[in-house]
Amino acid sequence: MHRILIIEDDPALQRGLKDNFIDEGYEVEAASDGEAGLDYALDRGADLILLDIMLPKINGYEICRTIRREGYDMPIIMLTAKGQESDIIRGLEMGADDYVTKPFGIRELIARVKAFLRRHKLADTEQFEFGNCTLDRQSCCCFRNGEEIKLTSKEYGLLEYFLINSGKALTRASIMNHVWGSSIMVTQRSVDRCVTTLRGKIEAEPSQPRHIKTIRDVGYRFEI
Amino acid sequence: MHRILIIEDDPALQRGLKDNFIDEGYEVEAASDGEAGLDYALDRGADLILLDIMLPKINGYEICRTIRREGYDMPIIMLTAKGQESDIIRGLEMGADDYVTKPFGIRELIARVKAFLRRHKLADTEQFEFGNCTLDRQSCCCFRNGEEIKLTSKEYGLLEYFLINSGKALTRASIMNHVWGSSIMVTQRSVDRCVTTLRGKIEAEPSQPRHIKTIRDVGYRFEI
DNA sequence: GAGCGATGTTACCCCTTTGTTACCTTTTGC
DNA sequence: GCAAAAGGTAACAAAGGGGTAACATCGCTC
Repeated sequence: MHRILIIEDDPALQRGLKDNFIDEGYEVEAASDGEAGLDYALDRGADLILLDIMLPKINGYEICRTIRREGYDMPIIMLTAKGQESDIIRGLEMGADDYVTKPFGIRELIARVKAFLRRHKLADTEQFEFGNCTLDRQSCCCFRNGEEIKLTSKEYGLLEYFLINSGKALTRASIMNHVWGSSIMVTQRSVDRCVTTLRGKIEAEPSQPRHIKTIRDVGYRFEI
Repeated sequence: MHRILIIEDDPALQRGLKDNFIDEGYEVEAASDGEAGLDYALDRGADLILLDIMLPKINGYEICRTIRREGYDMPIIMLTAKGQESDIIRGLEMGADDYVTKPFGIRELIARVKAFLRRHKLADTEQFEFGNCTLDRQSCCCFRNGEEIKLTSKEYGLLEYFLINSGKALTRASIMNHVWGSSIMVTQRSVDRCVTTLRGKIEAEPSQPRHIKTIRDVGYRFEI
């Protein structure tokens, strides 16, 4: 049973969200201002947070940043009033995972929440297998035909992100955000470079990669 | 072409809504009581539903709940008589996506409908099918009879735009704006050229295209 | 503080993509 | 039936995306 925390000050909206997610079988907690919401999150955690930006006492950005700074990594979906680019970017910078602009469809929101929880669960998987390789997340080791391949920490993070999102087209920006962290700015070419070295270690023929495919003008896609 | 179902018992209002949405280019069906409306929705579906709450035979809440229980996820916008908090909450609880309180501006309602349809389509459609081809938007891949067709990024963008707007006549100008971006200036012949190469990849007989039809003096139309 | 490994940046090169031009075919208007 | 315009498409040219080697920098260990 997943626990969802809703931080939203509009009573009608809060109520509607709460009821809908309870109907979907989730355990739901709700807070009506930033302070209460942040306290709850830091105190008892949650599996996912729905976070309004405009909130009394502490705004959504601040909450998001604080939660991340304290080391929590649950998915955070921001509820923004308008599709204002700058709001969205700022939210993502602060560590939010997704945003939904009001008015939004409750079905759409539920679908996104499900997707995040599914993926986050996948993020708990202990071992991934692909080709003749294994990634063991307990020991942070990668094996190929039973022999260990030495990966640097960035290579490991990149491979892990690829495996969690295998089959999906991933932009360099999203790779950067998830592997390098949204606060750190690196060139997109750094991603390329890291991909090259990773290919050199896990691909049989790095020049004709079987797993890490390039999608021109987009980024990369990992195929198991 | 989107199909909108209007369930509203006030004849004048129903008529007004119907005319307005037809003018906007939608296909519109209307029902005057809850039973007829629900039957229609479950029987033939719709892309979006405008739903009055106070209705003869079956009320709006009940309709909404039944539609969701049957697994339909089209956007439902409730038309509530007053901005009564409790009505709104109840509507959202039952799975409505948005509500508009009477009296409302028709422009505002049309805008919301458009926003919902756009987002619903974009957010929900992960896969498009046409002929014996599939476009998978998660992986940015196109398949034909299960085999991958390699599309360049422009071809992919063009095909995606065609699919989102299938059945509509699209001018070269609008194709350019959406696929190339409004900032970049290219010759209209570039669109033609891209269409040709795309036809070569997805059409069985590129010289007698089944999907990408030319409309002389206008542009192109995609037929699924 | 020297040495070393990891990682970011830059630069260079290759190759695909893509815009343009030109020529040909088809359609349209007279 | 002919001229003019629209669209198909082959050919060429130019741009630029991405692989990757080389270099710079940072942080750690001894």
